[in-house]
Amino acid sequence: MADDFSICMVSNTRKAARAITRRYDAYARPYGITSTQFSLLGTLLESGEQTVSELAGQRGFERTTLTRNLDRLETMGLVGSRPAETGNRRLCSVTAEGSALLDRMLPVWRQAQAEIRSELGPAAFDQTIATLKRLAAV
Amino acid sequence: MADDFSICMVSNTRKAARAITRRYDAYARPYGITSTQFSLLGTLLESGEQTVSELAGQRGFERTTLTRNLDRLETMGLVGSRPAETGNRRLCSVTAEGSALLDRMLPVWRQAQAEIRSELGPAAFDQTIATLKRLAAV
DNA sequence: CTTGACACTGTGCATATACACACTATCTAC
DNA sequence: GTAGATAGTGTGTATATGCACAGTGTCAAG
Repeated sequence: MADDFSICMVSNTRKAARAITRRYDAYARPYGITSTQFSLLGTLLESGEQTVSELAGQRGFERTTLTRNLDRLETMGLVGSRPAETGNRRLCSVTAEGSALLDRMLPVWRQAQAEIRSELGPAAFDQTIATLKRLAAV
Repeated sequence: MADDFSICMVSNTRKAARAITRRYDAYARPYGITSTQFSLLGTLLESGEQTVSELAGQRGFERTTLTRNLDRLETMGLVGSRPAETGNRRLCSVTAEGSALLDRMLPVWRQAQAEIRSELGPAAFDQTIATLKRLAAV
């Protein structure tokens, strides 16, 4: 056991995710949703109506994870879905209520982003986003 | 909604964590544990006997999350715990069985690390680890 | 010595995640 | 047209995560 777990990629990645998630969740909590739900809503609004599989591929979710995340958002009335005219596809989109919630939450999202940008420094912030995208793609 | 969620820090961090976790979990699965459990075992072995709170602080876990993670490892026989002589503390340590499992798993951990190092490039790998540590510390 | 402050711990509940498996719809080859 | 291939979907089960809340042990102030 002469190895150095301080450079373990999975351990460091998950630790960072826990820290960032706790922070964004605290911002989102007053609005009754989690940061995962918020970013999922935002993605879905930008992309427009999409199937579960399309969204899963785009966001790097396991498909069945997304099924249940979307179920919750649908129960909350923030997302709607309908069967496609053809095939066995479920088309999901943000409801008016979901869109309105996103609008209300934008200021705190911008503030959370700005705080971390300020703490890391603007260049390091952009560099970090790029690094995370590379990690998600390996 | 003119904002760009592609630079959302929490969304990118979690996406990266999902991708890396899936990969390390696949490596660890034949050994009957998850990558989270593996890195927790490794950390605990390196640090020696520790209380739940100490370990939580060191690894950036919410304390109650760690309580249950340690419970599972204890049920598996990989971790042991005992009450401290004084106070209401639970002292945890890796069992012989846990240490032996770590030894058996080290080659695949090194391979997983080496693969990502190769895909990112050695310099980018080190840079990424440093970036993740900064993220966990903000 | 008891009361209150403090530190450490665990539980109830909810969301997040993913693998294994099963179901449904379409289309193509025969 | 029927069988198999293919693509899309959902469910069972398990781990991971964290907040709100409650319990336990120690010690100092009175």
